Amino acid sequence: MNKTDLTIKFGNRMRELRKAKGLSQEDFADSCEFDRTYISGIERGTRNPTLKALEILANALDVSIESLFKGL
Amino acid sequence: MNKTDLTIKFGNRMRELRKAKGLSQEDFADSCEFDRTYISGIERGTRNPTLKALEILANALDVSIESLFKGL
DNA sequence: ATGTAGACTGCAGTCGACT
DNA sequence: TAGTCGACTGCAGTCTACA
Repeated sequence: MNKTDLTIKFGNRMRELRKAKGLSQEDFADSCEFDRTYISGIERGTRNPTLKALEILANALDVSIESLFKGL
Repeated sequence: MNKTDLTIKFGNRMRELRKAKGLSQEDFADSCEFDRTYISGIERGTRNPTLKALEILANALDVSIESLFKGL
């Protein structure tokens, strides 16, 4: 828990980008080598990923870290 | 420890931005309400800050999170 | 396919002290 | 002023299981 404005916006952005790639949370989690429940938590804004995690997520989404934050 | 390419580049970027504001690590740490030794670790690439921490750091540097990652 | 809960290990972030 | 160390608490990230 302990959502913030940022974690929620970031989660929404992640979800958009994942769906744009046509992936389920499970498939996306596999491609990141993250746990599925962790991806779920990030998208719902209940998790607070680290810099290294952001890098992995951005890579799996084929975007730069910078563009992960565009419009946030 | 356990530096990565990203944590080092990010640390260098942070240091540039801090110096551009003419702040010591200590003054900057105070303005973020982070510990001075933590800022030191981030700048040297030995720390792995979270999304919420990045937001606080970006705010204290008067830049967007997005621009924190420009050119990384 | 997704959300959530509970339990676990390692590390994020704090603090005091010394160089 | 900045780096580093050691010790601490809380949470990042994993995993199993159920709705």
